[in-house]
Amino acid sequence: MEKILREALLKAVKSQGVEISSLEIEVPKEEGFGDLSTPVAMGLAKTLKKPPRKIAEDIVNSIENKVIFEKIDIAGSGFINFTFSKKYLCDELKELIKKQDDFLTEDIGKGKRVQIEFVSANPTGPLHLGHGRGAALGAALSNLLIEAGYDIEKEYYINDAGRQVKLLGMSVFAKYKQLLGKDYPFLEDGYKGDYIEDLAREFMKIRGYGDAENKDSLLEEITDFAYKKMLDEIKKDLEDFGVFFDSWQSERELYTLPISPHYKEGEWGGEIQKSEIENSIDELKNRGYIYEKDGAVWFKSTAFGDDKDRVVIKKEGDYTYFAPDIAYHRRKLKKGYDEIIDIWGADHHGYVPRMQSVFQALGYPRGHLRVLLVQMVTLLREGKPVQMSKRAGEFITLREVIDEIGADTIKFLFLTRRPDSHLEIDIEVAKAQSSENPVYYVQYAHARINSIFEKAKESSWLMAHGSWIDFNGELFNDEEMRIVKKLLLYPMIFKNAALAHEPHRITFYLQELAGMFHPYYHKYRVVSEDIELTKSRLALCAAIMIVLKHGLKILSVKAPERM
RNA sequence: GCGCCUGUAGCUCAGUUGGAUAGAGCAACUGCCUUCUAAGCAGUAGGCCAGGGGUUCGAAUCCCUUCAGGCGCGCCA
Repeated sequence: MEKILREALLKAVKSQGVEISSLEIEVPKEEGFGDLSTPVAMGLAKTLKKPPRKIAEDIVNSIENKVIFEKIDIAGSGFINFTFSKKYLCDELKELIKKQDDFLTEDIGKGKRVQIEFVSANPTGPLHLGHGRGAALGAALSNLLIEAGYDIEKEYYINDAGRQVKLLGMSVFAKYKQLLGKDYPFLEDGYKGDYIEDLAREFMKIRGYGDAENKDSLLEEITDFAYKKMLDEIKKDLEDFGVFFDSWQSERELYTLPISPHYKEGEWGGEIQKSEIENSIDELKNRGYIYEKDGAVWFKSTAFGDDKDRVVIKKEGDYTYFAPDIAYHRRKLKKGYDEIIDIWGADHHGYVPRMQSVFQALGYPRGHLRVLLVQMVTLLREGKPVQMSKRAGEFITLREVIDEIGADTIKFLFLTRRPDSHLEIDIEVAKAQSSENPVYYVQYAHARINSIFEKAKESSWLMAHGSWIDFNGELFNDEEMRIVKKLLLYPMIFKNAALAHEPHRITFYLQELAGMFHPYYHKYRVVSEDIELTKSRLALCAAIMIVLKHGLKILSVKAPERM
């Protein structure tokens, strides 16, 4: 609906002798203003030096394919308002039902390869609700872009090499000793949650109670055990949350493996002798962005607008956290993606300029890396904020919330917000409202339609009267036509959501669509004695179902057949 | 002190990238189950879009500024 208008308008505007880079088409707030409208004439008033009304008239006159419109109005201020003909709309509805997903989506990705990295929480404790927000967004954005024709890879970066993992190991080690009755010192800045003790006990089961071996090898063993165990739990949590990854990239590999098994021989030239971190720093050095100062090695990120240059190798010779991260992102670049998307918690926003700088230093345009920041989730319990600290062991885990409220509800809740909005969730309220949560409203619409079709089958209506695809659209009343128009708007919503990388637009649309269906359902009966009428109403319901299903699939929320 | 994000109904949040008279869900109040599912429907009420300036045909949206909240400014990760 929007697409055909856009094409017609672009042609008409061009015939006026002007080139425009973008054409705004919007859904008017007032129904009286038609189905779609454009303010394009007002924007052209200056360049054409003619009054908007006159331009609008000229544009309207040069529109070729007028049969699809019932009328085209020019509003006083210069808006051009289009109202589509019933016949055209019903033909389109037929197409929607026939082509389904092909009708709803548009190939804007053209097979472009995009990698999306998200969650990437340290494997030093369970996922908390904040990670859930990143997970929900990453999954939905991936689905959205896949549907839009992009070739997507979802990756989780495992920080299994840094200080935090060591700290986890030491925390569990200390607990282990204490459980054995040793007077072992309490780790001041170590991890403190109950899960530390759980890990220690589990380790004890496997490893036994002896502690004769030397401390270093035991610590190493316990560290390995602990972070792998945590990683398994994280994977399980994500699975139960309904979020899946294509690839899990280990940070350790960047230190140890001279070359990743993912690449073909020869691709990395002479780099085989060194780790990827060394190679990355070498490359930056060759490009002139690495220097030494005060005994440390620096990356010249100020060359690309960062506040200050950043250390990559400390005076003592250790890498900073930044170094493997450079290597990691360089590896992404080597894989040849057309675009790289990172989803980070907003508390890392200060990190964005230096990562962008790396891309530029390596010769890529700034836009090649797109960092989406997900704002923090503030948790309230009985109106009071709950402090979230992984170290102190105080946090609401994703697991708890999945169990208490349900994965679909939480995902939907996250996806009804813009990622950059600060979000407050009161646990008590979320639980209490669970039965009146908007997610059920949308899912219920789907389930209801399903039961209509079951009813039709049950009363052998479908057997007796065959397919409803050749419905008579003339039988649609005004309310039904409003729904038809809403359905035909979905491709536009979808396209804009994909272009803006904003899945929440889908969520809002779905609520609006469900908000049209429920009243309709209440007011009219679909399956009746009137065969022709039943056919057209079944067709409408089928189309609603197709769209609801598609939208929910993008949000990775279930579309239940029964509730 | 500097930088980023946010400020819209009592609460939680949308607002189609600058468009027409400002939107939804909760919460509150009034009604509706013998029918394809009441996780639903019908109705009522709620606003100085934080404040002030500017840009233009037109601003919740863009720029400047003030205020309020959050986050970040390590040779930590």
